[in-house]
Amino acid sequence: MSAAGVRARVRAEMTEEIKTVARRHLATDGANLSLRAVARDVGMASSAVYRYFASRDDLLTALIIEAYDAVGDTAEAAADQPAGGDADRFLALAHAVREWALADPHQWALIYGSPVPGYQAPQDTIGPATRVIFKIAAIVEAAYRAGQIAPGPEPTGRYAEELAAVAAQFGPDVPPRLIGAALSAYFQLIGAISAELFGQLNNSVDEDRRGFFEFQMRGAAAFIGLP
Amino acid sequence: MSAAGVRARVRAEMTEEIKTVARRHLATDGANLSLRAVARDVGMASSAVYRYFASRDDLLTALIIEAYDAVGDTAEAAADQPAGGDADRFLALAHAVREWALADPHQWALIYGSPVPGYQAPQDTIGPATRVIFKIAAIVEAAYRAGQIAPGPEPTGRYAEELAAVAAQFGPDVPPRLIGAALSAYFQLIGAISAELFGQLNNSVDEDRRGFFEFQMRGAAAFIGLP
DNA sequence: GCCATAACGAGAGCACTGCTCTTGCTTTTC
DNA sequence: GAAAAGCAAGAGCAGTGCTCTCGTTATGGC
Repeated sequence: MSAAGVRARVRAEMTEEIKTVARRHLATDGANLSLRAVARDVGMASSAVYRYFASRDDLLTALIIEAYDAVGDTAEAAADQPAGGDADRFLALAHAVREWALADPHQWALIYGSPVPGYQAPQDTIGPATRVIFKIAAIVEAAYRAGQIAPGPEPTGRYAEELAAVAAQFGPDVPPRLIGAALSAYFQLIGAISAELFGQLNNSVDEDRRGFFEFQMRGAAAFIGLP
Repeated sequence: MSAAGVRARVRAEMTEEIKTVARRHLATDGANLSLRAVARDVGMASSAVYRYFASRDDLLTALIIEAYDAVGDTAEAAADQPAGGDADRFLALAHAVREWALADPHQWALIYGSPVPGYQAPQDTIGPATRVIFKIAAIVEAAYRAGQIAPGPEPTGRYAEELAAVAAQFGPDVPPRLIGAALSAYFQLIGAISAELFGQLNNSVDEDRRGFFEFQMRGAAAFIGLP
């Protein structure tokens, strides 16, 4: 009918509805959601879903990309908020990511937990996956350019060269040490949240987990040298 | 027949064989191993396995406990090796744990990855689960008793009180700050290994991951204040 | 406007899963 | 030696991912 085509529009809507229902199932069943159950909720035969997603893994991949983008949005928005210093920007980012994870633990587990067995992340995911670390690196780089970070000893060894290659993406003279520190802070962020979500904190810090998280993230910021 | 009973001995052997085969399947299929496939490999009907493990989750729980004990053994052995300083003991522990994880990623994912959906960790697991962090805390405490750790500002807030309660388990006057730092270092250890294993390091540090891991763990040791 | 083509939804079916129940058999216990 | 308890096997149930076939419906070239 129309230029866009009725079928194309219906297809897009259908795809979106399947993903929405799947996301709802993800929140209750985790990564082992049932494609058949999703199909039942959508109101179509399970075989019809395969017109939209080639396999259950393909459906999960779509959800993974959306999750990466959601956490990326969250992180970038929080970091762009006006804040006192660069350390505060990092802390705001960290708290925002943590709260996003607490609001939907299964979605967090989907992207930062153990990979689904037999699942191989396709190329499409690597772009959105890097948004949080890139934002952290951007904060660090900005602080460095502003002369806020004191110089320190540069690492040596082969990994330092690899860090230098990554650092080159940010500019001609970014010290590899800072990229290493940013990467380390990123992993501390993920590790701290995962530890809390996956129950590693039980029976030690149960009440003020937010406070302990901030304690850890302040350590990470100090490691980078953020003011 | 014998005092122990033939049946009891056969039962113990059978239980062990099922676990051994299951561990082998774990290495290839991950946490979604099939109880039926395990039964086939052992050479018995799937229903017979239920005489030994009440459910598939029960089997996994047994494997989880063994995995916690294995990594606990590894960590303790490495830390008890004679070393230059306390930082070296921590680094030895960290490298040993990392190598254990690299040797059997699925076993690592089983205990430090996202929890299997619907699976609730029973009480039996919390004992073995704490061995690594307790060993780290012991290293920190020993260094503190020996006067090797410089005093620093103590944290405030509710989480500090919770840390103090944990610190009391180690002695009357262990600063909560050190317990917090030890806990943070433990999560950095887990986070760094998980990040490497779950593919977060791809396309940034690919060659000298051991070197970058050491860089991170030196940061953690410095955060504690280990000499 | 017609019509071949492609997309689509539904149903049946395959091989698999965790788990239960029943049915015989063997070991232990009294 | 008999009763009781432990054990292995098979059938069966409800569920899974995925494939194939078969009518139906929208699309694009003529």
